[in-house]
Amino acid sequence: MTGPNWEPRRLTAVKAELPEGVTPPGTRGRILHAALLLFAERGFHGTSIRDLARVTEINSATLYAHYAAKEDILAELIALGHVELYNGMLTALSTAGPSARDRLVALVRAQVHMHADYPLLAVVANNEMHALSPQKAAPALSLREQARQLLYGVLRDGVAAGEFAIGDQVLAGIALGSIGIRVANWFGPDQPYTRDQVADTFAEYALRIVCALPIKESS
Amino acid sequence: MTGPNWEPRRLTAVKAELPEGVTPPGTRGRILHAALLLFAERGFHGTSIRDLARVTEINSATLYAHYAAKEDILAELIALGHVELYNGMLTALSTAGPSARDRLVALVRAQVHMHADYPLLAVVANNEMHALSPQKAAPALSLREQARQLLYGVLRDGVAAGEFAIGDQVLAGIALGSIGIRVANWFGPDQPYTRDQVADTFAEYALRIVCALPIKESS
Amino acid sequence: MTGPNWEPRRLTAVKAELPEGVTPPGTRGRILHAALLLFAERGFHGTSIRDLARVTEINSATLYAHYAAKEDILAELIALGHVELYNGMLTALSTAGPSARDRLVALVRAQVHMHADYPLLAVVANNEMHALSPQKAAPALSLREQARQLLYGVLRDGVAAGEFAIGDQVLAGIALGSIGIRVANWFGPDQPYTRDQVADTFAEYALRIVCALPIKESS
Amino acid sequence: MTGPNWEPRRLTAVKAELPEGVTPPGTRGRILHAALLLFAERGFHGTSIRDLARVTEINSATLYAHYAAKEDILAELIALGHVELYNGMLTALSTAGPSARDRLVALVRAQVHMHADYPLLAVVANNEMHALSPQKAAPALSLREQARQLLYGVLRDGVAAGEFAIGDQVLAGIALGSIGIRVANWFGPDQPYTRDQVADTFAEYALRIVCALPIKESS
DNA sequence: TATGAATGAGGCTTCATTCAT
DNA sequence: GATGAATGAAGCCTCATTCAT
Repeated sequence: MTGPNWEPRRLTAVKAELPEGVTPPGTRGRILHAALLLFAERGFHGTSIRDLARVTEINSATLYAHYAAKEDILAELIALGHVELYNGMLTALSTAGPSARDRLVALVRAQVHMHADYPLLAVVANNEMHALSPQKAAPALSLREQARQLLYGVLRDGVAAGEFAIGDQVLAGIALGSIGIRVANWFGPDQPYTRDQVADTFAEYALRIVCALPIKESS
Repeated sequence: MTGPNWEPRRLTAVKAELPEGVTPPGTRGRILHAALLLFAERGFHGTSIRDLARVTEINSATLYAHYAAKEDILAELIALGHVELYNGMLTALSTAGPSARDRLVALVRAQVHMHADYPLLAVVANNEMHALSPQKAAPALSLREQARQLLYGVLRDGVAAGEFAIGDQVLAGIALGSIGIRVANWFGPDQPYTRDQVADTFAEYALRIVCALPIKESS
Repeated sequence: MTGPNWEPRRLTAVKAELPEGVTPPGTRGRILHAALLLFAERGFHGTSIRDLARVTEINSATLYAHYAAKEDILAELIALGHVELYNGMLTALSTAGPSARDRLVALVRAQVHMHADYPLLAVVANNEMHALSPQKAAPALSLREQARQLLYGVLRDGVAAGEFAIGDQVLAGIALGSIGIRVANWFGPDQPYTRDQVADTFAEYALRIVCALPIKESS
Repeated sequence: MTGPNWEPRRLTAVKAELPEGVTPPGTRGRILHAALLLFAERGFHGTSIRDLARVTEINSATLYAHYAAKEDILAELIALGHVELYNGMLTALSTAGPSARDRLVALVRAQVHMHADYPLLAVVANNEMHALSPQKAAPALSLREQARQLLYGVLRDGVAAGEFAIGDQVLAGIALGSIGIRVANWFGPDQPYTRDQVADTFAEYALRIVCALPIKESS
């Protein structure tokens, strides 16, 4: 895996690869950053410890002064990604209006924002989970489930309150999640949209999917 | 990569892994089948030539009597997947009514069917492209682009004919594609839906996204 | 060993690679011919059974209908080369004058001719002997020793007859042999000499080395 | 290539295999030493990386901490051999008398000495060049050409000065070189000659070949 | 004769990891 | 912290050879 990779999974040119405040200081942070780039581009098994060391500009043995194993770097990234998404959703809900409609919009926008702001992190978190042992994957899987419950809670409330008209809440939730999760695979600075334009548009689609009546000032 | 994989990417229990009529006869077909299972579960770089040989129940050297390189097995799978999707979309269009609405429904249903019927193939085709050299990836990328054009052609026609009301056709197309592509990641025999129920529901969502007026008896 | 070899040991463009009448008929002969080219260029261990098959334009398994093992092809070539040299020397002696001087000239010329006419064969016979098992090498080694004795016999006679003035017959024999054996490494159609010009010149050198008085009509 | 080799190319029992001062320290030097022995005996393609590791008494992976590829070990040996020969010739010339005769003797003696002192190195440098890529072979080929020019310069001068009487300088140079280069193939501690006896004798032959008048007390 | 498929052994090289310095 | 050297295992692939057809 020394050579260049062929078809980039993700545009490497994204401004901020990791959320603010979560990057470890010093060498450990640079390792994590290199792993983010490489795991997103080539996958965990397509990236060697020496690839990581080369990008980080350290000796490969030095990696082990910061991480016990290659797997632990991936685990940290995947945890980071899931935390970021879940926290973003929580924050969005906390400032959203009380209606199911407002909360749904907040959740969709939060998901879009996370995937548009940290696409590499999202790609790694979504595609490389299978390379983690069950123990190392557990925290992320738990957050993933909690995030899912946030969405389904809103759907349930919206249906109960008569705000939404959907036959199958499970399929609706899947469709909504699918739209958001794929943002990481296509959005980038080369696109003629801002993150908010995408978020607004996809929130609108979400409302249509759940048949929320476009009362007045929908985005 | 001898041990079991941790977090399954895909439920292995799917009935028909490869489309009818495309599996090569004999050992070559068995190799392709093993590769489909393993690449879907562990990824290309997470699957060794010996893993493939073990599952195929042949000597690893025998692989090279049928494929020139490990990469070629992946290339064949990815080509197969893209052909299947594109042909499915073409067939669907050929039997659909002339309205943009009917054609959109046909395309969405075709995409759902392909991803529901051959989830392993879809996962490999979507997630492992980066492991192919540009040359080997080219045919599939070409088909992918052609399939995209089918969808955008329908969207364009629908907007022009006043059947659809969407502000941004590109974002609409992405959203529609996202819903369909993710089917491969969650649908399976363990789900309480038939493929047609999913196809119908997602076609309905598609119509809502493009604001097609629910004229009469839409699904 | 599929790729091209780098620095050709020998110009491949030599007219007749194998002595007349010794090439086996049919496929066996074509295999032998291919082995001659490839063993000379890349060495025995640098040439694979499939390289041989490719050049011969047969399936590699077909080789075993003609030779029991790769080593046997080499053994045949090496035997051929040694027979050719030894026979050439015998024939030369049989038509040479009775003097040691004449016989020395005949031997040197014969050695030059063989190495100039069949350089590939000579290179293989000289450089690849180490790849043969002792049993398979024995016939050639025996001929080599007999050829050596022909030369040393002439040297001995010349010294005894007062025709030659050399301190150490062994070193003189080695020097004479060295000049001849290296012909295979440099002579070719690209050289501005005929085989006879080289033979004449080197025969002259030989006479000088053994201090044969240039009586009258030396070349 | 695990078993013993059949017909030894070279007697392994030579005292000093590599010139003083050029062996790298530590493991790298031991690898180089092992490669010298094995490449001389079995050839580059007849020696496996595991053979090298076994003789060096290291793990085969450790080789790659010291050399990037098997080919690089050969390249270093071949470079070393050509440097040694060329330097020996330069040194010999620098201490030789000004006459062409003295300089020719110096060159021949230097060539004999190098091939007698480091026969393994000479065998590798002469016989295994074909296994190097053009790039890796270039430095040695350049030195080889420079060494050739040293000899032809002396021949030219000797002819111009009337010291030598040779019809064709090219053939004379080839003959002289042939005698020296073959020393590596037969000289060894089992021979009843010292290196200087061989050098003196072959220098004498050289003078005869170029028809240098044996003025006074030539060796 | 000829071949496609098969195989056990081994080719060169890289893997993730450890350890003495 | 950092590193060069070391290692056992494994990476992909080719080896010479066999065999049923």
